[in-house]
Parts: sequence; C-alpha cells; structure tokens
Amino acid sequence: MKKELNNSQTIQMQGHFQTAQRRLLLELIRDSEGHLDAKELYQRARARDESIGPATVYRSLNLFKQLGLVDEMRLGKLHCYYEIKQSPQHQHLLCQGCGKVIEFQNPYFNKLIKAVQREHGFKITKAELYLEGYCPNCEEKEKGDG
Amino acid sequence: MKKELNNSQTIQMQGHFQTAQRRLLLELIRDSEGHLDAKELYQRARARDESIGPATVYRSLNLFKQLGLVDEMRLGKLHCYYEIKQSPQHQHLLCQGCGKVIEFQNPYFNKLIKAVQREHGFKITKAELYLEGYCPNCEEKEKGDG
DNA sequence: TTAAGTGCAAAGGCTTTGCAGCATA
DNA sequence: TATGCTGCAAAGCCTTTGCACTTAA
Repeated sequence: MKKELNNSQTIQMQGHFQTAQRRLLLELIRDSEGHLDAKELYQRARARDESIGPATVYRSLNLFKQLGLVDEMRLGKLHCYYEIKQSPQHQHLLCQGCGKVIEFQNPYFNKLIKAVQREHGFKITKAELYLEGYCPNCEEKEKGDG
Repeated sequence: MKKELNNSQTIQMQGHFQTAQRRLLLELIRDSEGHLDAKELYQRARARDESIGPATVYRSLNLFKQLGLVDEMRLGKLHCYYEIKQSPQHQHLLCQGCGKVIEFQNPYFNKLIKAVQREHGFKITKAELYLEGYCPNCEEKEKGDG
C-alpha cells in the first residue's frame, strides 16, 4: 500500500521545488514512524536511489525543519532523530537492552508543562521528555545474566 | 572562597590518579552549576592552565561519566552538557532568547515517571525533561519586535 | 619505580559548503 | 528558460586515538 504525501506536506513546499529526492526523503521519514537519524535516513535513501548523496539528505532535513515539516529531537547518545510533524504530541522511551523506541502519552505531561509555565512565567515552545530503561523482556534477561 | 572537592568526588577516584587537570576540570564543572559543554569546559580550563589539551578534557569527561561523578545531558541544539552528580534531581528549561538555563523540580515529574513505568512495564533508569521557550523578559522583547 | 595520564598531532565521523551540471516550474 | 537543486569533493567541526614523555602513588 503506497502512501501519498498529504496536503500539509506538499502545500508547505510552496516556494521550493518538489524533487524526487525530497519526496523520497519525506516518505522515508514518515514511514519510519519517527525514529530515524540522518545517517540511517541516508542509508535508506541510498537503497532506493543509488545516486543520492549525504549533502542532499542534510540539506533536505534542514529545509524540512525550516518549513516545519519535521521535528528534530535528541534520543539516546548523541543522535538527532527526525519525525514528521503533525503526529500527536508524544514522548519517547528507549530500551537500553534492545534499542526499541516506544512513543507514549500521559496526562501528567501536560500538567507538568502548565505548572512549569505558571511557576517560571515562561512561554514554553518546545517540550521533550526522554526516558531510558529496560523493557519487560530485557529486564528479565538482565536478571538472568547476573 | 575556594571550594574543595568533597569526599564523594575524591573517594570515587579510587583506582585512578588524581591529577591537577582532573581536579581543575571537576572544579570547573561544579562551579558552572551544570551548564557546560565540552568545548566551553575546554576553554575555561585553558584559561587556567594554558597547556591543557582537548584530548584531556574529553578523556576526563569520559572517565567522570564512567565513575558516575558527572551526568551528561543534551540541551539546546546538539550540545552535551555536564554536571556534577549528587545534585538533587532537576530538569532544564532553556530560554531561546537569552540562552539562560533554569533548573526546576516539579512533583508531577515523578508522578509521570511512575505512571509510565507502570503502564509500560519498564524499569526506568534515566529521565530527562527538556523545555524550551521564552523567559518573561525575552517574551516582552519578542512582543516589541513584532 | 612504573603504570597511568598528558599533550601533541593525526585520524575519524558527521555535517556543511563550493561548484558545475541538471531539473523543476 | 532561469533559478534552484543535486552530486561530488573538499573543507570544517568536534571527538577519539597513537605515541613518546611526564607524573602520581
């Protein structure tokens, strides 16, 4: 089932060319469900279009960020991951054992943001919660290993 | 008022030499109150000891992390910041206007962690909340500029 | 004394930039 | 057709590594 880019993704390209490379990259980012860093994106793009270069990937990512098409976030060590904007707000939970990334939502999150906003008089524009730990499976293995 | 490294900071150096460089670096990290990246740390160290090299800074940071003396965290763009462990758990709020970093605590935070732990069966070992926005001052200026 | 730590310089990754040719609108 | 985009290659950062010298214990 081939998905098409939706309106919000194409309309916002106004003023910039739509190119095969950009369409491919956006498609890969969306299909990844959000857990893709620049390197991985480059590799996947390369698998579909042998001639694409890293410069195009980085330039496109910067354009997408600038246009507000994708969100950039830091997970794990030092990587930046990209995901299509428009996905409902969610946070990330990384398993240190198997590397799996889980997205979650929790009502306390908004309460927390609002409380901080109130207490510090900040206007908050970006909020990221990043949790790391062991999923039930890996937790079992940990116990087994010692 | 010169502060001395406390016991928890020296005891944990057991098995590793205490050197002038390491003492200097730990002192700078502690005095920075936690918002220092590797580059900035190197510059400050350089100001106090002209002969220190970047390799020593990076090697020391890695050692401190390994020994659990400092925490590494990602703030803002791509930087990693370091702070002395032992400070009570707190989270970070960055002003996009003036770059100021505020540490805060909020009871919802722990509730949130516990809820996620319960819902996903994860054993959470690390939790970072990162907020970005405009402080009251900069918010005013933003309005002024348009 | 001697293994660990240091500085220097070189190497390694990832990301950006310059440029000539190509493609979109 | 004309500007913007691409790929390539080179350059730029930041971080790590190899090596000979120095130093803490």
